[in-house]
Amino acid sequence: MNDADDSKGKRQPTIVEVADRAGVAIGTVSRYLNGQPVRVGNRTQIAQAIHQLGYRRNALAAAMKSELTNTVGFMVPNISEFHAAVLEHLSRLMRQQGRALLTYCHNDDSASVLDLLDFFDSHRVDCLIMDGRSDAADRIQEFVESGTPVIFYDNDADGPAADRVFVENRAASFRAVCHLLDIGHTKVAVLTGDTKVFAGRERYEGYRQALISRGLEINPDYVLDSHWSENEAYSGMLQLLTLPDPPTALYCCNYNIAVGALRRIKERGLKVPDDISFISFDDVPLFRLHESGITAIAQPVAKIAETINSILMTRLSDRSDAHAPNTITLDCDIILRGSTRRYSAS
Amino acid sequence: MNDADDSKGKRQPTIVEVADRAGVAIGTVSRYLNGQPVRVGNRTQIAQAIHQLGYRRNALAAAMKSELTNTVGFMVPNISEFHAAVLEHLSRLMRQQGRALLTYCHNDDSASVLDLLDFFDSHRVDCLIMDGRSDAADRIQEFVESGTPVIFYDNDADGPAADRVFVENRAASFRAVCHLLDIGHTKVAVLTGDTKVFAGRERYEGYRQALISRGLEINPDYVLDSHWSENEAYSGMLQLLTLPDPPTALYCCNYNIAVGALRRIKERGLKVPDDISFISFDDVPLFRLHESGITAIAQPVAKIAETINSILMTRLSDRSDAHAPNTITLDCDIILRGSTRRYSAS
DNA sequence: TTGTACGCGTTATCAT
DNA sequence: ATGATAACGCGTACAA
Repeated sequence: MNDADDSKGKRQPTIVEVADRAGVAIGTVSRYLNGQPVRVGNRTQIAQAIHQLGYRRNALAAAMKSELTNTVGFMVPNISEFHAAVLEHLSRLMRQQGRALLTYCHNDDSASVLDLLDFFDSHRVDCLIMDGRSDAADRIQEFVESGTPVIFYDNDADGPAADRVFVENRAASFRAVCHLLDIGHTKVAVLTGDTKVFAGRERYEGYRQALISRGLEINPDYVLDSHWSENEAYSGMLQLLTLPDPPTALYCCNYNIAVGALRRIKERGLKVPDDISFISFDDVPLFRLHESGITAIAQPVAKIAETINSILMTRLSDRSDAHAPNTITLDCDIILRGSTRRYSAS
Repeated sequence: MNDADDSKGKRQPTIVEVADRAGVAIGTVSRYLNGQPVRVGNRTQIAQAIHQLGYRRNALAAAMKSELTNTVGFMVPNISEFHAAVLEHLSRLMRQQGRALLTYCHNDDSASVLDLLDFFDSHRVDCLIMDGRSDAADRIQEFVESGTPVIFYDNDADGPAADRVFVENRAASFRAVCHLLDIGHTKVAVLTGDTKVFAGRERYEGYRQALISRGLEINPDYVLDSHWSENEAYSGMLQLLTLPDPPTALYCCNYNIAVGALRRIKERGLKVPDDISFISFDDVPLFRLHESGITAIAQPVAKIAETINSILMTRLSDRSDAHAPNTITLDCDIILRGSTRRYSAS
């Protein structure tokens, strides 16, 4: 009761108090804060006042005035190795530019996606970064139309006039499967991601084209949609292994699927690559160590984040220029390890 | 020039426009938005106006008035499997309660930590969630004193009056190492995390006490500080293996360290558990599949996130009650797999 | 260059 | 229950 702070949390000092203490007008302080010229005498007075008061600009109040809030919405289906890595890079880039990054995951639940869009809208984000998805296309398009740039990555979806940053899903898959064919396999199976969405479809297409380019037929028994799910891959793998004529090589369309497949392979007492050759999309540190190493397709996560950031900066710097959306496709590396083995028909 | 929107991004409708269209005062709309009683006739008018205009409340403007911004700062050293999992849970909990989660990682860089604290301060976060660290103790204490609750997790640090959510680092390590001793090992090495910080120290202490409880001496050759680093663990492992009397069992104090150690083990052509028994802190999906499986200590990530959230809600709901900080310590599971093997001295 | 005064979109306090 | 109006903290014309 004897102190100045009435409430528990003592109020933070405002620009007015800084101005008072420095003996200048608030306008002067504001211009000081924004790096505009201020008489050198006042400069030091203000700096001192800010320091003594522990003043820190209220970003919310500032955002209300200027057109930009310096806030970015980031939405991912989950925080897997891949999205986590993108987030790590992105968060660094955003911080360096003084932008707030609002991060959430929607677990592929449409209601959550819509909730989040409302939420981001409420917070007046300057930009929206997310995996492309069709279950909220109209709502996303509203963002674009109201001047909030949207950037899709990882997965595409028709509709919104968003910028897009992807990897060469199809070409990388093509190269990976060609490698299996090159070393003598003809019975190559694939556990695909959800083929109803872009990334899943493209990765499967790479597989298909590889086989076709070698004059091989697609055997439907060898193509199983495991919807990016570890458990479905685990079941699917059982189907593959109990086929009358089981495959000698397997291509897994992401990390989850690879884990499910490996679980089953191990459970059945089979060996990679002796009993089956194995390639996975997505690379993780342990793949290097797994038995003789798992050959994998590595996505350029750092470059993905940088590309997203650079698009964001372009869109935000010249907002009048509503040029058509870009689609940028980045290259992947195929890391050759010991999970594939030459196959000679006996 | 022929349209209403002068700028590119058309301004979002405000509460004033909603009030106009509904034919009521803004106060009424505000109370409608906040769930306070409104005459049923106006209710529908307002609902309709909001719908037609596509109005969405400006969270920033609202935050400027009310004491709370409904914004939470979240800071982690990196987005490893562990922190990613916590983030995934936390982001869901925050969203359900309409809170914005500002996520960043500081990469253990003190300057970044201070930057981020300023940043969060600027954004007037209601609460700060981070790994405990001593390199910004004074600054963190300022948050607490100005009424912003701070919650430490994963790692502790002296100083700030923050709430704390940890796992039983020491006890879990103790149990893990006891397991190694129980199955006959006496030459048990440890690759520790940074023993200058709480988590690293505690995990080492568990190791130490386990040995002491069995009347064994601590062999300094068997204790290497790898500072949570994969590469240091990789080097350290070489030291251990080239010792005149190398250890027969190894305890790794986190996932990174385990990866580094496994790299070296593999490179030297050794086998787990035949040549060396192996236990790691932190569990990841691939540990289950790695050869005969890696025995690991699993942190209760979901419970960690829930506990953090519940503390946050308590602190925020009754802000007047500045009761002393809590420290909550959660149990870990030890997942027994095939990476440990009975040792009989020959 | 500096000071004044207004507006940003809300919420809260009054009367009514 | 409702309407008018004063804040909240900052940026920015505009006038000095």
